[in-house]
Amino acid sequence: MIIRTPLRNEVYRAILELIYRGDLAAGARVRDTVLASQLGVSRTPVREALLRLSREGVVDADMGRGFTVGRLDPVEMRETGAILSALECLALEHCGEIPPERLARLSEIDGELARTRGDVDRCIALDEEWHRTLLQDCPNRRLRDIIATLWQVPRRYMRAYLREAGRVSLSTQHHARIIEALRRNDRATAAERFSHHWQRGIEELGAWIER
Amino acid sequence: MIIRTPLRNEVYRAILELIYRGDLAAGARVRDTVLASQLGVSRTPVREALLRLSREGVVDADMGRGFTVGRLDPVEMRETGAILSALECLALEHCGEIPPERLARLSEIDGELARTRGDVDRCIALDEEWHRTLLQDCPNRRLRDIIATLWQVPRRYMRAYLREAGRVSLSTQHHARIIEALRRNDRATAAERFSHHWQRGIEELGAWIER
DNA sequence: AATCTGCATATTGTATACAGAATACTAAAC
DNA sequence: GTTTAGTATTCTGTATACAATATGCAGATT
Repeated sequence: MIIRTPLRNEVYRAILELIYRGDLAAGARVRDTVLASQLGVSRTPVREALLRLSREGVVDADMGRGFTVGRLDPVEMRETGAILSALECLALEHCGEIPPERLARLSEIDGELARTRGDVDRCIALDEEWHRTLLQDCPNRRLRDIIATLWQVPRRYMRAYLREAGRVSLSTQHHARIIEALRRNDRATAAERFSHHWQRGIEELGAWIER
Repeated sequence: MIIRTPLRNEVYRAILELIYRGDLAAGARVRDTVLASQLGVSRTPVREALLRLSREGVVDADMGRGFTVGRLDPVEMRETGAILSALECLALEHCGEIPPERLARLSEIDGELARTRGDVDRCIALDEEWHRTLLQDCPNRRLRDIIATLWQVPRRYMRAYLREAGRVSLSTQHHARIIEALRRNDRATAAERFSHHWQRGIEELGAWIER
């Protein structure tokens, strides 16, 4: 069974990549024509991808003025962070008991994260993989989907933060304590620590953005 | 200051209206060309609206096979309901103290809801307005936006339910008890009752869908 | 009769065209 | 020298065109 995938999806990923790499800086105007020729496709799939990104809060769309990359705004970060925190906690509740091999994998990722210094991209990828792995057993597909979508936002802030501030805390210790609670199947404590972990992260990023 | 609004937004609302009215039944294939000529616009804004609706879970998009109206699926309803419940509770927490005039307005809507029997559309509109009014003071704009988007899903189920089953419970009593707690500024109790209200509603709809 | 094959048609995904609005540019007026 | 009016250009939003794929049907085949 050969699967065909719409161009707009490829373009969507490509644009995100351009934003993460910094080729499209925050606040920069995005001209669909130049993107189209850069990517070797027509304007149509580019605009479809940009429209989706605008719904996801990565890009702003102003009528008659086209698209701009969203600026880094502490308010937006805190708002999205609060939502993601709540939703990931909800997902954790729905997970049921986390199987041991998953917990092992989480520790493994966490260890790798602790060892990885300097490589910002890898750090973020590992941190996200940790979260994804943790919530992998959540049966609520739509919840996982919304969480994945919302992650677009904090990812940009983390990238900027880690790049510029050089900090790579992202607290592997927090992760470890959450895993510890899950090992005892103490869901309430795990959820509480998870929520706390989010709050700390948001606060750290927020304080940095506000200089 | 005259505001221009993109055609895709008008088309978006128009398509939702067609779905709610039943002109586009669940599972029905949606041909962008016929919609375009019906609405008197070109395919482009129609497809943009359909793409958005597919991201919101109202419509399915299969590569090469175009769009179909999403079928009513109890799993999807429960999944979305669980998310909305959590997010609306979160929003309520962020609201701060609800001003008295808002509480008065909530009672007013609730009273009107109790009086309105038979008119399904009006019932749903009032129920939604009740929720919107309750969360109106939530300062997290993005949270309010996500909630509004997610509402697209249960709204369809409620419409089908009220239409077919004739029930118009939607529990104005629950509403009243939530308001009562808010009057005492007992946020914890209000949140708990709110969550309970959601669970009941989801359960009622879910049981009905499963026949 | 039921299933398969090839053709005609319809529909999709993407590309291009076009009209109007926004921006950039030029040059005159103060 | 700065501002401003007018024009040229660019760019956006929407419409249309096009190529490829999916759908439906008539006739052939078992």
